Amino acid sequence: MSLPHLILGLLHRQPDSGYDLNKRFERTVANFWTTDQSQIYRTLYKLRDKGWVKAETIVQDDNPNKKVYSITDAGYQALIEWLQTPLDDELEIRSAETGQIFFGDAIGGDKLIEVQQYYIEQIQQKINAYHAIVAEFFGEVDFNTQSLGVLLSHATLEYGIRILTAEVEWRDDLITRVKQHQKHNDKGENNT
Amino acid sequence: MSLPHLILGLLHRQPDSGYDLNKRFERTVANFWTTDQSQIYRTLYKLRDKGWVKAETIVQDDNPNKKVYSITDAGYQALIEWLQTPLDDELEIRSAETGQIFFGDAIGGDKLIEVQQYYIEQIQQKINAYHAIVAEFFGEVDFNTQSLGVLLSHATLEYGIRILTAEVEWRDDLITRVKQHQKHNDKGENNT
DNA sequence: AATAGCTATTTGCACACACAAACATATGTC
DNA sequence: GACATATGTTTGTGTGTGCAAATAGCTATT
Repeated sequence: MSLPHLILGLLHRQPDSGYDLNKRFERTVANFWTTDQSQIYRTLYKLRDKGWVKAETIVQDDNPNKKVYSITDAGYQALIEWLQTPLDDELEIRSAETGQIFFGDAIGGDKLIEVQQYYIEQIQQKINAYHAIVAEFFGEVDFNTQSLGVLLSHATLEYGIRILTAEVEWRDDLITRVKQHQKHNDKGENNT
Repeated sequence: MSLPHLILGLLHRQPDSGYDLNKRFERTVANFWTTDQSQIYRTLYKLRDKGWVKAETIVQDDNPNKKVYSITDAGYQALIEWLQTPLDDELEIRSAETGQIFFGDAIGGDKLIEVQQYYIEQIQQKINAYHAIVAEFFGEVDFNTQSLGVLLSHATLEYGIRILTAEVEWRDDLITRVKQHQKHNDKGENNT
């Protein structure tokens, strides 16, 4: 349950309505956390009940009225508390995809390689997308002249690139090893 | 919802009772997927309802009776189908820990480094644990003379090591960058 | 016979979450 | 007036899931 604190993080930077918060979430946090609009709203209610955010209704002429949420002192305390607390569950690897490999002998090497090549392509696209974002927003930046926040935003993108690159490399190696295994064991017979 | 297929994978290798399946799961699949005993049982019921596994009651003298589940033809089809289907959701990164960095400027560089160093220690321990398993089970193995399954079991452990190593390296770099950022911007003042 | 411990299965419960849909207000267009 | 579209909020609902506990049979120890 990290969503409450991720929302606090956004509201700490800037108050927002649920609607705008959702859009801001999609542009930033969505790079490392998934949610949907209904969860944003429901979490805002919880945060309000806890006294971590407060809402103010803004009357608008050109659009429907909205409730703008902003972080409270208690909310800020909760945020920095969370930021300083290691998340135990984050150390768990939860990857069904690994299971496809673990049990992959059931479909044989050729099929396995096929699936893995598809994954490699997909992951590579994600890496490229991250690279594009980095180039667009941080291309010419000298981080020493920027705030810590800018450096950290860049670092989280780098994180994605690093992890995904490691995934691709591992899969490449895996394919190589499976092929070598096949070469060694095939004396002409064909596996379906 | 990958648990059903992971259980199918285990039952494909060998029929088992829920109790023994759970223990086997903990020794193997738990390296990349978490669950608990109650989920194992509940999933077995679902699989039985779908006709993917069948149960046989075994009467025991020295222990309580048990129901041994084995995979059916339909279950086997479902398994190999799953193994050949790329999992879209697996491409999503879901890491609250990244959020702690993304919003980390709220606590300042020193605190951030502290938390990251803790993570590095924890991750390093996990890496060591994986290395120990690899050494114990695959230390002297020539994979060319082994089945594909053995190669793949080893590969999944390697996967964990690779990803976790990338995480450590990235965190090391991050700490270096934050320190450099501090050195550049500190003209003697102290941040709390 | 009381207790503890292992084998073995089942149920209760609360929570996070995803997906969808409903509802409401304003603008613009045909 | 009808319709689509953007802004904005709320609710319904099923499902996966984790944690805990209840139930039960068998063995072993004191």
